[in-house]
Amino acid sequence: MSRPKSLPPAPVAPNDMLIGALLRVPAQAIHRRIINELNASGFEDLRQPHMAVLQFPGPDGVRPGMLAERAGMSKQAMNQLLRSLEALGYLARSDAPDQGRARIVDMTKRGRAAYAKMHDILRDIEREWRAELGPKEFAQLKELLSRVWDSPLTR
Amino acid sequence: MSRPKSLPPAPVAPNDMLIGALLRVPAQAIHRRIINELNASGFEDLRQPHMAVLQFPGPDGVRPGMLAERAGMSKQAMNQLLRSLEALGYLARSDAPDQGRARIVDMTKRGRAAYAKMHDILRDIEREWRAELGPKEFAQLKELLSRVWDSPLTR
DNA sequence: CCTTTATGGTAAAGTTTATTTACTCATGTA
DNA sequence: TACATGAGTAAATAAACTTTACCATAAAGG
Repeated sequence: MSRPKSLPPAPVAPNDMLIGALLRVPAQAIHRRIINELNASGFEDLRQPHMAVLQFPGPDGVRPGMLAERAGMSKQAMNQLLRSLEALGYLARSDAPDQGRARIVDMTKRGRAAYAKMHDILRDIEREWRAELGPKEFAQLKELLSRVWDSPLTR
Repeated sequence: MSRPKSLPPAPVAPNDMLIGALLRVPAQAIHRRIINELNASGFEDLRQPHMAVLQFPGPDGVRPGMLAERAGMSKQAMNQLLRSLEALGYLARSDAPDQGRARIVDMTKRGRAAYAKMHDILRDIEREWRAELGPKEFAQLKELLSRVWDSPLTR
């Protein structure tokens, strides 16, 4: 049995729902959709764990250790992801000659194509949300989430 | 090296941020915090995968297959989680004599205590967000997210 | 009544993913 | 020089998930 493409609705009244579930469920739905549509668009070999690397703001020009920190995983785990993505042709690791033993991640053409596709999918999703909520309300939602982002709440 | 307790801020201007990242980052921050505080409150043995079971609206009275579907994983994977949580004393699986071979998950006292603790943590988080955004704006945020939840967007 | 089909559940093996442990290389500094 | 530090990597181990396969109950069809 493989993973489903979508999740069943939770049988609850949304009144008593807390911010955790309210954020988690839509975020997961978006995450799934991105993977599914990437896989259906010529990027069949990308799996969930790879998303920790491709995620906004993307790995281009960033050092492995920083990527690990961003993703909340060990440098070793990130390194395995990077090796995998390198083998699949999405990126390359080159020496960053300026600083010690540091290396740097460069996306390949294919990597940038996948990243652009992700962007397109997210644009589609935003269009749908805007149509559902109304343009003003959707802008408000993004504004409020941006304020959360800027605040120390998310650290 | 073990997982960090918090993530570094992404070096970006939030203007060009898409809804994916705007939802993902706060949701992950909440998720991490819940695990960390649970671990620090006498529930040391709960790990990330277990959260797929404990997540709102909780497993009490639900059948394993339904939990698997909700979590977006195979019945077998869910069953391993349930076995683990059963061994740790958070729940029990009993026969549901009404329907076929169906079983049902019952939370133990300890399980309900963990679930209640999760709820408390989320209440704390909501309080902090309300203080940061303002009560009216926070209510607006939840209202907008509830509308997304109710819509077909998240399925 | 017997066979088939569908549903719900479980177990073991195998694969993937992540952590633990241990090491290299470059740089700074006492 | 000797020592410490930070960044990176690799191999071994452990954890988590999927694949494959199976059992048990109920419903339907002959």
